[in-house]
Amino acid sequence: MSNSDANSIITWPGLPSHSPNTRIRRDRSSQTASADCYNCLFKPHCLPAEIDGERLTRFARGVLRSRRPVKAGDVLVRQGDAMNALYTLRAGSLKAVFDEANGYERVLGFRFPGAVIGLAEPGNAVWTRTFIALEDTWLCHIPLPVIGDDALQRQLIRLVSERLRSEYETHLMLAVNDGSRKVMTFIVEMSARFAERGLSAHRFHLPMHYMDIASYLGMRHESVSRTLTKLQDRGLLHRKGRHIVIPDLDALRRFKDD
Amino acid sequence: MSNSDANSIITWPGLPSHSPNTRIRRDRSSQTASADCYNCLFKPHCLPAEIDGERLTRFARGVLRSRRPVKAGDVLVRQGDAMNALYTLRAGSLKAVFDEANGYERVLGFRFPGAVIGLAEPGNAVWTRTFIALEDTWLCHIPLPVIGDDALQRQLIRLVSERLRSEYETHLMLAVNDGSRKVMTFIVEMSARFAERGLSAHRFHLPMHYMDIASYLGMRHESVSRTLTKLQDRGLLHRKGRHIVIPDLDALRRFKDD
DNA sequence: CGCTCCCTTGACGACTTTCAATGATCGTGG
DNA sequence: CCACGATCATTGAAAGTCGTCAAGGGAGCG
Repeated sequence: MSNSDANSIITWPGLPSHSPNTRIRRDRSSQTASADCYNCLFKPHCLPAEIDGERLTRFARGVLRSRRPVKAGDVLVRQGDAMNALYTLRAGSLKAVFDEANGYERVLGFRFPGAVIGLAEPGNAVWTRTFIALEDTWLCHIPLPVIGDDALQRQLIRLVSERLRSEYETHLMLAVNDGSRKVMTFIVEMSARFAERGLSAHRFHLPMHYMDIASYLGMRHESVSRTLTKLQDRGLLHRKGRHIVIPDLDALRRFKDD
Repeated sequence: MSNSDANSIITWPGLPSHSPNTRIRRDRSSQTASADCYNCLFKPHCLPAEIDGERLTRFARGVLRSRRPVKAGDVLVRQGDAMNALYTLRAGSLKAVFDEANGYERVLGFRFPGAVIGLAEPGNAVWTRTFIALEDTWLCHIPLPVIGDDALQRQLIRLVSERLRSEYETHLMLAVNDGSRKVMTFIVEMSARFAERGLSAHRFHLPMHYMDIASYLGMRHESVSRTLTKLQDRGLLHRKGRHIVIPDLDALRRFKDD
């Protein structure tokens, strides 16, 4: 199932946004790839910031060895797989899910360009969650030996701590236990993530299904839909399916924390 | 308000459990303290595992400089305070809370002996949460400069990642959105934490108030109470206030995941 | 063009919250 | 050591919310 979208907005600025049905091109000149990847790694949330000279070269070589393309709906890594690399997300988006014993999956988070995939795993030989592409997605591959670098260690601590803080934010959201507040928080959060990446905070397309949002928020997809309808009735947003338009972001924020 | 309990079970094995109304004694011989603290640091979840020789000495000196005693109900660090140390919890217990703008607090987690306090903060100059003692509590103090050590960096990554994984577990629990399941998961989790520390998994005293549990789980304290009553009626546990007895832990686990 | 998957909406039932009042426990001060 | 007060825990009844089940509509893919 490839449901990549014409208006796909989850694309790293500076990279061409891929049109519908466009498959990932494996061969770009390594020169360009190098520049792009280097660039990507210095964006917020990206890996090395205090790296220099020979270290950088070594790091970049490792990273560039393979950029994995993943099609919409495909699995990047599966829970339980042996872990031997981290990834940085260059373009596209992923969901992190926990595969439960009963066969259902529970969505634990969403990742956008610039995110590092695998931050919960250090010290673990095995992936603890499954990562699935929400749309056609490009990643950089960071072999674990490269991570041994001391300068990277420092960077890694910062990244993992940052992720941990954002998980506490998620806890705050989930513990509110009020459907409309959870949904509003989610929408505001998505808006912020898009804005961080140079996209519109007021007008975007959610790359994930309502079922995924519902799973993430601990609700049913019907409730998510109903809640969004209610918000639309109050004029706080407009929507058509996963296309969201927020006329007044501050109003939405105020209403959320009312 | 000092509500330390005669049957206080949240005490590091090998340390004398303090009797009711016992205040923390500041002066134990530093020799003993050294041995204890050294010991503490090598327990699971504790800081350095790959440290040796001169490094250890330097580290231990830093850690031992001040062991902060905190009385039940007192604040260890407040959200927004400048951060210049981590702590390891030696005896007692803490709650991590987020102070909301409206004056309410939301409980984000509980910490028991062996835990490192401040894992979400690296890269942040400021504490992002408030830590409050649930009972009279002893801590080791780890100045940030000590953390600069490369061997410790590695250890720190492992610890933060571990905490991150446990936060994902929390997400799974919260997203279930079924009161009794949340409470059961919480009880089983507490049981496991006590067992890890050499205490009974079947019979324990919860150090936190029902209001704290409710805040943590995103429920009302009345609902927590009612749910526990229901579990008691089904014979899955006995309780009197915060004293919990679990006759058949496996039965409780099975029922939780039914 | 038809299928499948996803989103939307309705109605009913179960559960949680809310509001309120009582009972228990702990800490304090006499 | 006892008694009092404050905080915390328990229980009841009513109201609101969300989950469940069901059916219809829409968009994309083969």
